[in-house]
Amino acid sequence: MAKGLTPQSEDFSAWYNEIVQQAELASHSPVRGCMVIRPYGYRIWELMQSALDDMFKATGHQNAYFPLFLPKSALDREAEHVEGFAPETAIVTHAGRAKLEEPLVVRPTSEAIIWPILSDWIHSYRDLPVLLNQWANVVRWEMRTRPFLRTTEFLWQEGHTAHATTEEAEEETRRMLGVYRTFMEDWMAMPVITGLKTDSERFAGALRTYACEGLMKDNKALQAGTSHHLGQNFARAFDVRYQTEDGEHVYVWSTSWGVSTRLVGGLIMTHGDDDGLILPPKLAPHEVVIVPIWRNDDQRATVLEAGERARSALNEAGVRVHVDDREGLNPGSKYYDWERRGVPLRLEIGPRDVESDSVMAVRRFTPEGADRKVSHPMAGLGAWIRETLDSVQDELLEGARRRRDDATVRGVEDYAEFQELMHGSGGFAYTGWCGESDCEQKVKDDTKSTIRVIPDEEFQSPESPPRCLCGAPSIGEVVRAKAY
RNA sequence: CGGGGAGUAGCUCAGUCCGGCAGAGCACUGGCUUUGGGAGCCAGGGGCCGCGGGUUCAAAUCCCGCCUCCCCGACCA
Repeated sequence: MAKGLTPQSEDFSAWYNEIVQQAELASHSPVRGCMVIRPYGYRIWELMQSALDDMFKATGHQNAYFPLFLPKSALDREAEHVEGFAPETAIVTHAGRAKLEEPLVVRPTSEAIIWPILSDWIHSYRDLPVLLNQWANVVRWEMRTRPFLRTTEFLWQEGHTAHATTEEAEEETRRMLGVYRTFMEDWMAMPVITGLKTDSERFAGALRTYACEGLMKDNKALQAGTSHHLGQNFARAFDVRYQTEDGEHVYVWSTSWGVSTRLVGGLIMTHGDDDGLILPPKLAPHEVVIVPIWRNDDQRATVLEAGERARSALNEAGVRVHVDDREGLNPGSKYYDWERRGVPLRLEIGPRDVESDSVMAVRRFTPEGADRKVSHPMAGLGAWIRETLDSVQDELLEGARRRRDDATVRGVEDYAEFQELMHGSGGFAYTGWCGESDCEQKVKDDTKSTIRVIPDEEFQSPESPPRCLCGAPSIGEVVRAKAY
């Protein structure tokens, strides 16, 4: 068991890599850019999946599964789509020793397999809307990879929907963006800015792309989820038409939206500190770990018995709890161990606690002014712990929001000031924009920062700068940052 | 895909320059003693030295090719 982590302030990337390894979230595989998601990391993903899946069901979606392989000709159907994805696709050319008649593309996303099939399912306005989701793996052969944040193969969900009108499709696109935002805030305790992507950052084949952008602890932005209004682009490419009440044949309007295992990386970099991972209770494999403390066999028996009572009280209160009764490790080692793994709350139960029929509760994350360590009677433990975990969940979001806001500068107009900001502390900078992609590109070349989003109304500043960084009149406010 | 660094036990690394028995700390197994913030002693187990080829009596060490990881750029969720 290794001891210290590299401090975030010294080398954030090293800190990130070490935490992934030491908290046993993932490890490398023999194939470039691919990772093994270890049980502890996978459990976090499962908790994410379960919350999201419930939300998708609650908004009327059904799960389905479409194949891993796309005929290459299908990917080629939508011009912009193929242009965007061709450079990063893996292609299967052989089956055993025999060369395939037509190469197969391993899906980088599933539009090209879903739409040909939906064109058979959709005939009438009565068939609409179609609201589908699938949980799947996809492959994108990226140049540079990092565990969770960008891997060659990753796990995600992709929603695919078909609608009769552009208004309905737009509404769906926005609805799912809102679902993502709710999930990120209420489950991950990760505040995000939502908004529209510029054309240069738009999904290949989409009319419009919306995104949720979080700000990590190193002040770089993370695109955490995207929702696309695909217009009729895929309907045209794959001839997906329905008959209206008037008997006309018209193309459907479609959407797609997705989040991936990248979220786990976002979770790590939103809350983690120099002692390790910090998990919000709602996504923690163990919300509570009980560490029994004893000096002799008599104490061992009574302490473990008390631990068992605490465990079953918490179970009944719906808390995910684990008793660390490993022999031969002293309590201090166990504390460090679970702190590194981000467990929100630790209960220490020793002879003194048994004596007073109480437990010692220690928080992993303590906001200013709160007590890190508190003794609580065994009576009423379940309800108190549930309450404490709920407030930890809220405090994490609050803390992350304050950090994000502290790293946000609004009303930046002066280009020199902006460059200084991006080369220095980083963070979100709200500026004007002239709307020109040449200007967007120049700022990117100069500063490595990009326009993250054209923010939704509630994230906009009271007053938007009248001028773009280039000096030209601004057509609206944008949020810029360096990004993952 | 370019530039730089690295790959030796599960982890962190020494050994490589100058070829000659495969090493340390932590982790792991067994025993005893410990246990309220990273325990101690004793005894053990664990290696295709990234992979393949070459040079040599002899290769972790020298040469060639490839793979993987990390950092920096161009591409992206």
